[in-house]
Amino acid sequence: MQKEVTIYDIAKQLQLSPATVSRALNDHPAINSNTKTIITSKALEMGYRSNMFASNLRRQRTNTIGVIVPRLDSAFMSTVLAGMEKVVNESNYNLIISQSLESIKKEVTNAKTMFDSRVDGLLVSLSSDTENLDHFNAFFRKGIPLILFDRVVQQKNCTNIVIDNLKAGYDATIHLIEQGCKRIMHVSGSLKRNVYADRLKGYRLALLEHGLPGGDELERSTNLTRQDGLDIAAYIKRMPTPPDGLFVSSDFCAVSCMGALKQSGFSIPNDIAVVGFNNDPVSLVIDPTLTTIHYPGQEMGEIAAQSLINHLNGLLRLSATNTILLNYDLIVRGSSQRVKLA
Amino acid sequence: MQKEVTIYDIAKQLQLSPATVSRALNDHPAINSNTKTIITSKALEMGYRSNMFASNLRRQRTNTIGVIVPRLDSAFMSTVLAGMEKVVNESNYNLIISQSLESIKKEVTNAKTMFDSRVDGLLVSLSSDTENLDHFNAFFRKGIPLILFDRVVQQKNCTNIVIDNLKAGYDATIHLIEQGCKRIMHVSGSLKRNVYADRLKGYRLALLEHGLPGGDELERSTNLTRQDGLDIAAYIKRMPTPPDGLFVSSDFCAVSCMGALKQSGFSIPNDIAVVGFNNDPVSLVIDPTLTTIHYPGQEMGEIAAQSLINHLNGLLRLSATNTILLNYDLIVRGSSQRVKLA
DNA sequence: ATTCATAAAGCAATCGGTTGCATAACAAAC
DNA sequence: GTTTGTTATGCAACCGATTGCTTTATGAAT
Repeated sequence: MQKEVTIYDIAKQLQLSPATVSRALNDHPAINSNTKTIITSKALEMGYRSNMFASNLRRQRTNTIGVIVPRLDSAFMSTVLAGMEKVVNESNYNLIISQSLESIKKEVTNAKTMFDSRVDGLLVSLSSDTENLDHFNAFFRKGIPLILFDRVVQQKNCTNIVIDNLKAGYDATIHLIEQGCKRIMHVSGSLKRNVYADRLKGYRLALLEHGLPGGDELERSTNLTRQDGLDIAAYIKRMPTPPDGLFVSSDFCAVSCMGALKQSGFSIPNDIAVVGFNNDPVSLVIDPTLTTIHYPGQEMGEIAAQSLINHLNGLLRLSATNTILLNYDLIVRGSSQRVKLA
Repeated sequence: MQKEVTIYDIAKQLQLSPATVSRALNDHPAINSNTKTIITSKALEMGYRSNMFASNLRRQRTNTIGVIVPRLDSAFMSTVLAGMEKVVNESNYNLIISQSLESIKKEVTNAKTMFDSRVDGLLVSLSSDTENLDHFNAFFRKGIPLILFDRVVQQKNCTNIVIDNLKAGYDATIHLIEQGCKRIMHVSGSLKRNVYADRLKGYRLALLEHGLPGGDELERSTNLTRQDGLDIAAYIKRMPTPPDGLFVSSDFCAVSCMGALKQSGFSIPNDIAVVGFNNDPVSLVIDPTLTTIHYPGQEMGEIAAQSLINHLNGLLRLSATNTILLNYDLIVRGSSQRVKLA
C-alpha cells in the first residue's frame, strides 16, 4: 500500500498552487501553455492519477452510465453490451450493468441502485413485466437522461432506439407469402412488449393485405424458450390443417421448433417454410439454415451509448430526437427458400 | 434538479451532530440504539441517500468490482456475468465490466481504467494474447485482490477459479474410446491459454493410456470460430485416413464442423463420433445433438464474485485458497453414442 | 508617470461523509 | 466528596479536486 500522488504533491514540487495544477490538467484556458506542459509532464513523471471520487464529489458528475437489461445471458443482449462497452470506453465513461431477469421488481431495485450510484445517464431495455416507467421518476425529476432500447415504451421524456418491428414483421410475413405460403402461423413473445406486439401487427397487416387466414388458431404468444418451440411443434402436429408457413419471433425458439417438426416428418421448407428473428448464431447451425431478420445488436448498443454521451456532453439534445430507428435486414436462407432462383 | 438530502440536514432537524448521524446510519456500536432508531426513521422520511463519492473519498473504498473478460458476446461469458451480477448485487457492490477483445493491448488499457476507478477487487479472464500478469502489478502493489477465472495463469498472488480442464479433456477422450473410436482427433484453441492446453494434455494422456495414435496430424490448434469448424471438416475430408472420433474444445466450432462433415457424407456418430465443450445452447440444436462437457458458467461467476466479496469483507483469506476447482459434467448425446444401451 | 486592460496564478471555500480524540453526563466505587 | 469508569455525543480535521473571486504581474495606452 503506497501513498497516492495528488495534485498537492505536484504543486509542491513545482512551487505552484493546487488550483493551477488542477486547471492545467483539465486544460483550462487561463493557464499558460508553457506551464501546462511543465505540469503535465511532471504529473506523468510522478505517476499521478486523478482521484475520481474527489472529482465526482465536487462536480456532481460521475462519468458513469447505468445499463439495465432483461438478461445478460442472451446472444443478442451481449452484442448490444459489447457495442456499448466499446463506445463508452473510448469516451472515458464507465458502465454499470445489471439485469432485471424479466421481473419488474428487480428492475425497480436496479433503478434504485443506479440512482444511488449517481449515474449520469441510463440505458434500459425493459423487462417483460414492466408496465410503465414510474420507477424512473427520480431520474426524470433530476433531469438524468434515460434512453430505452429494443424493449421500449413511448414516453415524451425519453428517447427510444429500436428497429421498425412492425415493418420487420410485415416483411418476414410477405417473404413467406412470396414463397407461396397460404396459411401462416406466428409465434410471438410477451405482447406487453413493443417488439413482439409490433411484429404481430406487421404479420396481421401482411395477411390482411393478401386476404390470407389468421386469427387465434394461428397466433401463439409464448416465452420463446426452447421448450416453447417444442410445444409449438406438438401443437402444429395436432392441428387439423397445419400451417405451411411459420414466423417465430426468436431464432432460438424457431430452431428448436424446426428440430421437432423435422422429427415429426415435416419437410422444411416444403411442408412448412420458417422465418425466425434476430440472426442468432444458431440460425446457421440448423439444417436447413434459418431465414431470419438480422437485428443490429452491436450497432444498437453503440448508437444508444453514443447518443447518451453526446447528450451528456451537450453535443446533442435528446428531447429533439424522440425515436431512432435502425435498419434491419431480411436474410433469406434455406428454411424458407422454395422459389428456385433463375 | 432538487437539492439532495445530506446528513447535515438530518442532523439539523434532530438537533444532533453530523457525526452522530453518520455513525447511526452505519450502525456504529457507540450510538444509543434509541437514537439510532430516531435517526434511521428520520433519514427514511426525508428520503436521504448516502453520497457514495464523499464516502468513497474518505474511506478509500469504492464497493465496486471490476471485471475484464475476453468477449462479452459469448454464451458462456454471459452466463458467468449473470452469476457475478447476481451475487454482487445482493452484497451491495457494483460491477464495472469491460472486454479485452482477446487483445493484450486492450487488456492493459482496461486494467488501467479499473485502477483509476479504484475498484476494490478484480475478476479477470485473460485474453488469448496475454503472456503474463505484469499489467496487474499496480494492483498487487496496492494489495487489491485479483481473481482469475476460466482463463488463468498460475501465480502465487492470485486465486484461480477453473474446472479441471485436463481431467475434462481426458474424460471426453475416454468417452470416445469407450464408444469404440480408434483414431481420435482434437481441435483446440490458443495453446497459450490453460483451458485449451490442459484439455489437450488430457486428450494426449487418454490416447497414451490406450495406446492409440496421436501426433501432429490429429492435433489442430485454431481460434475455434465457425470458419475454423468448416476448415477442419475440409481438412478431415482430405485426410488419407480420416479420424473416427473428434473432440473439439468448443461446441460452436464443433457444431459448424459437424454440419460440414454431414454435407461431405460422413455419418455421425458412426463414421465420426463428436464431443464438444461448454454445453452451449447450440449443442441441442444440431442433429444429432452434441455430446459435450457442461461448463458451470453461472456458478463460476457466482463463486468468483462471492469469494472476492468475502475476502474484501475479511471473511475469507484468498491467499489461503489458491485454486478453486469446480465440477463439470460429461453430457452424452447423440453425436457420440454408438454403443446401444441395454 | 499614471491609468487601465489583460493574462496568469493563488486563496479559500466547497462537495458530503468519516473518524480520532475530546467532552459531557451520570453512576458506581472509594 | 472525590475519583474512576462507562456511555453517548460533539468537534474538527480530513479525503482530493474544483472554481468563484481576488491578487499580482506585465505591457499598452494616455
